[in-house]
Amino acid sequence: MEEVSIGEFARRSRLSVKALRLYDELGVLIPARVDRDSGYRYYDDAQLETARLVAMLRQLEFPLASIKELLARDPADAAKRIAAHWREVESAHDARRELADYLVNRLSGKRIVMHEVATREMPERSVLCLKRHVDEQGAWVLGKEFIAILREQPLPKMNGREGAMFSIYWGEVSADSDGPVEWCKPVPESHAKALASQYPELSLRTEPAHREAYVALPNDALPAGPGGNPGVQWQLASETLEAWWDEQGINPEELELKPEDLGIRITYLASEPVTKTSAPYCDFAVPFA
Amino acid sequence: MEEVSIGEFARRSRLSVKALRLYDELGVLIPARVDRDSGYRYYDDAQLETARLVAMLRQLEFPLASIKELLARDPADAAKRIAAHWREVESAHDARRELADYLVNRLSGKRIVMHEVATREMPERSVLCLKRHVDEQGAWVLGKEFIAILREQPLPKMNGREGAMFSIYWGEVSADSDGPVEWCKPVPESHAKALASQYPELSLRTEPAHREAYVALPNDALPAGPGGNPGVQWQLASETLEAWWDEQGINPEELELKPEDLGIRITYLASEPVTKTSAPYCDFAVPFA
DNA sequence: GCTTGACTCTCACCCTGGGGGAGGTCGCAT
DNA sequence: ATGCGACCTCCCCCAGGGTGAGAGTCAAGC
Repeated sequence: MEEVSIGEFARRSRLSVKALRLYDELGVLIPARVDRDSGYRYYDDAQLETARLVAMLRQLEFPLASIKELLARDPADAAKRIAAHWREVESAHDARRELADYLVNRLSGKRIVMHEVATREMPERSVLCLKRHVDEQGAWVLGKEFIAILREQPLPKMNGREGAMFSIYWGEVSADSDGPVEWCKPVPESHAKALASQYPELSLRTEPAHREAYVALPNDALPAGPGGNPGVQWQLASETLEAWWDEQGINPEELELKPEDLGIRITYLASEPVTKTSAPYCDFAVPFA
Repeated sequence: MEEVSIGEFARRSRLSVKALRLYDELGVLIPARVDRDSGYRYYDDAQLETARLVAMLRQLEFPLASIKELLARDPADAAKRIAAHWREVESAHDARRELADYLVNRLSGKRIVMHEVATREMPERSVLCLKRHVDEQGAWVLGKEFIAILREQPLPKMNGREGAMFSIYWGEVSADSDGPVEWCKPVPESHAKALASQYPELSLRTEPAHREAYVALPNDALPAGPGGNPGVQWQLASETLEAWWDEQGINPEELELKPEDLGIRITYLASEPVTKTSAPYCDFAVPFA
């Protein structure tokens, strides 16, 4: 049980003296003894292991507050936390990789071709809905919740696009700004009221008839689960549609119904929970009339 | 060519008003017009594309100064820069992934077993050396340089461990602290002087006889090239050796020759430039007598 | 016991990339 | 005239330190 000065401890732990003083102040790594008179910090040899752990966690970009909390837990629990954190980091990294690839391709002139824009007439439909203010991650959680609720009871079959589940982004939804997101499943009008009473969590409304422009999305454009984000494919889809408005001589701002008021719709042609590998088809649509 | 206010522009570009004002101040994205009287910023519609590019580059964690520089280049050039930056991010991410795996395993109790510690007697040898103060990345660059120099002329064959190229880390070498690093290639004493005159860049010295403790390193412990870092395997090797000192009842600090004074040696049993896939064997050794 | 030099202390300011709010202006609608 | 929303500048705040000033401390050598 040897006592070492802060400088010596800094060298052995590969942390800076400044960092050690900060960690003391924040209660992350408190010296074994602090001299009352001089204020000198003395560290115990046994604290080296902790210090090295802190250094590693900092390399993994854990905030100091989390590190403090981790050190208070037992190691197995801490390991779980770290693994969970790392999964989040990986998924964020994947999203950024996609963005980097997209940017490099676009700037070096290789325009990425997305599926063509087409329009379709959507008839008036009765839809069962779950709507909430959520952020980007919450949108996906909400979708899982919605699908879980729907699976409690069998629904009358409605195949094809008209019966496909979809979600509507009514406002700006990003990592730090909430917006209303609505998940919808069309049901035959004849069964609508009966079904609505079976699902107290869901509301029933009528989706008005409209025309919408859409592009097909590749499967990897789906959010990657909690921590995932729509990624660059949505950006690309928006750009594609904007270019199409221009080409068609349509100015979205002059329309009777602005796209902003109508919301972006993501349609999933699937009856099961949707994942990157299981989704047979999904598209990105904006109503415009 | 429509002029929009900062709030409108913020909404369209998905940047915050605060961020836009900052970008103006730093010269990253300057409004098309600033009203002299009111100080109001007005943005050109054509600036939207730039703004969205800035937003994406920020998502990739480019510093604003780099973004400013990138915007001044032509797109193809910018694309190259982004690709290069991204490769660095990927390699840093790989290193952190390794660290995360190691930490999770260690904390959940699964001790990773490294190859056993052994000792060997190293005889006195003549070595051709290249020594320089470098940081972590520089160490690897230096090694490539060393190998390039050696390949200019054929060397008398010396096979096995006694002839193997090795590097010595004479001091603390990390990403932000330089230390002297030396690359060495043993040569037969009979040829030493003749060879030394053929390689003016290299110096000739005698490596004293000593005993060293060593552990084999898996190939993926090698630095991953420029931007790579020794990673957690070196940490693990140090820990393994420390545990071994304890077990043997050897206190490194009591030794006549302290390991710190002798330097960590990495031996590469290869005659070609060493990469993760090409290295047949390498080990991590610390002299102790 | 005294000096010297290395070490340490606190305090205060710098960095990036913004967020939050105070207090003042500007233009428009009523 | 008055309210309101959007805008302005200015200042302080965050993490996670780095850097330096000015003062106090420790240990070794003489």
